[in-house]
Amino acid sequence: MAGSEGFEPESDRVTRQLRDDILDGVRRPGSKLVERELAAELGVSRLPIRDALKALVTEGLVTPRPRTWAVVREFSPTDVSDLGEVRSALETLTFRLAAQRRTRAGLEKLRADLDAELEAAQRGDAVQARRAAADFHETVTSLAANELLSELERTLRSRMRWLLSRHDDLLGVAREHENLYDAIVARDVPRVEELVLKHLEMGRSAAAAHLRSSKE
Amino acid sequence: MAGSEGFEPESDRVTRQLRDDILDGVRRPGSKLVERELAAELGVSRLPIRDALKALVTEGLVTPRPRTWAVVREFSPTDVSDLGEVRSALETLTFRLAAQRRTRAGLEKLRADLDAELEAAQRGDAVQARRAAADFHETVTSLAANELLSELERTLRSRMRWLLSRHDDLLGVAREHENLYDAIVARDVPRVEELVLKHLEMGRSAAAAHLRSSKE
DNA sequence: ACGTCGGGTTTGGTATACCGCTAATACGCC
DNA sequence: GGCGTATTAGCGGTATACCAAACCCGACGT
Repeated sequence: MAGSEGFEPESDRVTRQLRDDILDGVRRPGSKLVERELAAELGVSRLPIRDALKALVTEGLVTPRPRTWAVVREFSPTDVSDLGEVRSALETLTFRLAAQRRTRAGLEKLRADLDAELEAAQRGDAVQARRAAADFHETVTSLAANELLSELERTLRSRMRWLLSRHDDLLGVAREHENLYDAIVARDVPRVEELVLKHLEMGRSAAAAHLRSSKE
Repeated sequence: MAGSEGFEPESDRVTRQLRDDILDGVRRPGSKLVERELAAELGVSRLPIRDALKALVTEGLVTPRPRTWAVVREFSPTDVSDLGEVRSALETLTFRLAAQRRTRAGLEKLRADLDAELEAAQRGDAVQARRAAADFHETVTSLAANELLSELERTLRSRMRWLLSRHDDLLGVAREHENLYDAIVARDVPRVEELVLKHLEMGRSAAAAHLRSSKE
């Protein structure tokens, strides 16, 4: 299936660039995003920039301010807890469906993601570990075989990456993913749901701690 | 500052027009959406059209086909069941939070929506009943006091409208809403969750019946 | 010192043009 | 006459230029 691609609009490239800049902290929360400036910097016209900014607004990474420049979004503790609540609902469903509908091929892909994450976490490679963790979530979502759920996951992915970037205990996350993987393999739905809730609790407390520390 | 409202981009107007056209069946599933044609029809340039099309794609009403014209989305039974699964997760959360966090003012607004829906349903005014039902859902979501949840509700709203337009038993829906309202007032979380699941089951079977009948 | 006003800036929008790809049509071959 | 192919018309993606409305900020006046 991977094929069929091979074409990428300029606006997608710009979107990715901007998204990575924001998530990597190159563009700090609150900083200005001026269309003409960005167009000059990235060597494109204003149109792809406008498209990209619109996309990032729907991803929740950019705050538009009508009639004037947009800014990189600043996340509040409320935003974090809101995200936690939505994840508790959506991921419970995702993992439950994944456990029920997993295929052999999907499971293999999931195992590969998991191994990559464990390996990177043990090596202390935060960038790779987080990328693998994101892949793990994406693969689980595809296992759930619900197109709408996949769409929602895509729009939440940026916020998830943001959350994960404020997470220190990468090995702990990876181990929880391993437990979830085992439960999915065993089709043990009750255990999956229990683990998801535990997983979310961990993410929540880690992010809270991070926000507290960056405040002072 | 007071009047930060009172301004509406052209693209929003176009989006609304197109969305209503699609939902009302003026533009049939599968029909072409050609940017230049739409621009001429609606008397605007291509840019607002592009913006509107993009918005409708994220709302799931339009299927983009890279490099060529977009088409009005055709919903499949799978799409309906996917939506049902997502709603089961999201609305359970929404109504639970609403029951826990409701305010007096919010409750009054909700009662008003409900009364309007009951009245319209009894009168047999399908258009008004569906509008009121949508308002009811929106108000419940605002009661949940979760900004992200509200965002997701907005993107799912079009699909909900689509689903509701395939629903005949408007009085039944209104009565279920009334039960939900009572449970929210009583902060009876277990009952809310039970009612939400029943509510979803009803929507699901109604839509399924509709798809079957339109098939033959 | 503080409030107000105005100019520079930025966005949202329109018009126009061009390129590369898509798809529909017409042609030619069998 | 039917079918596969080549040509062509059409469409989306992007670039450039320009305008109006609204915002930001600093300068000015009180």
